[in-house]
Amino acid sequence: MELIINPADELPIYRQIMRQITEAIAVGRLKSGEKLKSHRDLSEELVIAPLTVKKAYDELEALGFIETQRGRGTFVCTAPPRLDPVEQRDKIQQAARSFLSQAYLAGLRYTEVVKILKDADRELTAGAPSRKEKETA
Amino acid sequence: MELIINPADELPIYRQIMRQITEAIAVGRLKSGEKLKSHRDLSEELVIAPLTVKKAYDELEALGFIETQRGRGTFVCTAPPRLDPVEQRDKIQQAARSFLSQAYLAGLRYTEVVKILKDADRELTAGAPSRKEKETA
Amino acid sequence: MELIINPADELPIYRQIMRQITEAIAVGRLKSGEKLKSHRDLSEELVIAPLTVKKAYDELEALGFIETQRGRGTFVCTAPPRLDPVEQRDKIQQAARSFLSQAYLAGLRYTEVVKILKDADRELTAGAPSRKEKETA
Amino acid sequence: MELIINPADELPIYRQIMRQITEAIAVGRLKSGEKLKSHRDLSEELVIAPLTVKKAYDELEALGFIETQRGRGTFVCTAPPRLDPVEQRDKIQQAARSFLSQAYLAGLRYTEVVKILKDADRELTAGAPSRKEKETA
DNA sequence: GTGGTCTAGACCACC
DNA sequence: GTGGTCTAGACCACG
Repeated sequence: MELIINPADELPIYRQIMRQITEAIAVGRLKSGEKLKSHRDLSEELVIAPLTVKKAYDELEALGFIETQRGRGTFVCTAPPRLDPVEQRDKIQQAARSFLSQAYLAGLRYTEVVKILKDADRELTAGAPSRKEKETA
Repeated sequence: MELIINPADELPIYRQIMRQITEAIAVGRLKSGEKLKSHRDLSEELVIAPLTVKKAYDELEALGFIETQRGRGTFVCTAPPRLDPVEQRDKIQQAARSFLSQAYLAGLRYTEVVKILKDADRELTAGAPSRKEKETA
Repeated sequence: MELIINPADELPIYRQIMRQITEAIAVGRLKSGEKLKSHRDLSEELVIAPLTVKKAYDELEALGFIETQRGRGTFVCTAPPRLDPVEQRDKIQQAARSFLSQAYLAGLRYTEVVKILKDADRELTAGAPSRKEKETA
Repeated sequence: MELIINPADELPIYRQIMRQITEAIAVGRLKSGEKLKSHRDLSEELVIAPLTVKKAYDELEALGFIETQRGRGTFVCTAPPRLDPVEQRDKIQQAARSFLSQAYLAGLRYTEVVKILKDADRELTAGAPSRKEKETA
């Protein structure tokens, strides 16, 4: 699990960490129960302050993605968190609009966008355990 | 050109303005050469400080989306900014991966994501020149 | 005497006009006693407000570059204005620093800058009546 | 890095700051990666509003000269912005013509202009890495 | 009326 | 301590 952080990015560093970990979980690159690096090791590896990594872990734990076991380490939760479905839906729709607009600004047409999305799906799912269909609940 | 701002949103107000304007340009709802509201008028309309709107306009100008003519107003640029096509493509692909991951985290399947994207396209394209008729629902 | 104005330029339009006229005088492209276009004609030609051209002419007259003769028109003065030599010198030196810095930022070296300056001199002086050496006074 | 601002100058304060910083970068007095003063400290030092300094920093960042890292500070970029070389050349040549015209208006001759340019170079290069020794006079 | 600049504060998030 | 955002004014220059 390699992370890439960019100190100049407008997204805070702890958010960059959170995003990459949740994406890895979403896609199956990080599996349920898998152990994460300690926040101290990770901070050394990324050359950032330990508190910054800890903040990311704390927030991820508060959101239900990971859990810490005193003395043993930090692990990916078995049960992925379920947020408010309505709110969730709104955020996804907004993300879709943003993504589309960005693509349109680049001069792409709708069919091309779909193609890119399909490629991204293939790339993300590659190497990951074949996802099981989940209820949209 | 109606804007909606949400002071509670984590996205800064001036960014919300920028996003909506660039999306409107991307989609053709704002046409080349079209005049924007003065930053004072818009600030009154949105009930926010004039400087906040001005900051949005300033950044959009720095990015090449709009241009101002002292004493006359602010206008949509005729030549939208063009980045390096390769770099452009990379950013879009990265955005696609982020979008997909977010959707998967919410428990959606690929086919559902495509459906959401199609809806977003319809919504964005509504009101734009070459639009397909649909109820604004 | 063709003028080029750019409404999007950060330099005010009336200043753009002033600059081009004074440069033309400096270089001999506009000769002493020569008649300028009326401010109304020029404003039509440039597609700008007559008041804007008039402001440029007024300022140029106040500075001593041109003079208007009621009912006859506007003419280039025979005696070029002499500003405070010290202040003048300071401004030139500041302009030299700015020009040099700009060139250095572009990656040029000093000798290349001098070469460009020589070319510019040739280009400016070409077609103009050979300038007579003036006392620096 | 000492800055001098003149509130009476027609050039806005934030532009004066920008000019001096870009000149320092151009000439090597500010090196890649070097940390700038915080905009608050600098504003105190210059006895101006913090927002004024911040505006200068923001514009310099938009132009690619410096970059900020939240919580850490503002730094000179390692890769200075590179424009289209041809376009670049055009701008420099135009600047050369402007500079020359201004000097000629002041009654200077070409050889005098070159002398002033040489002095400006010495002054700019003073304090920079590969400088030639001279009295700061 | 339009944008351009500046002030003197304030609160928040990040490291 | 650092930058990020926002406010509510003010004065000026331009067209």
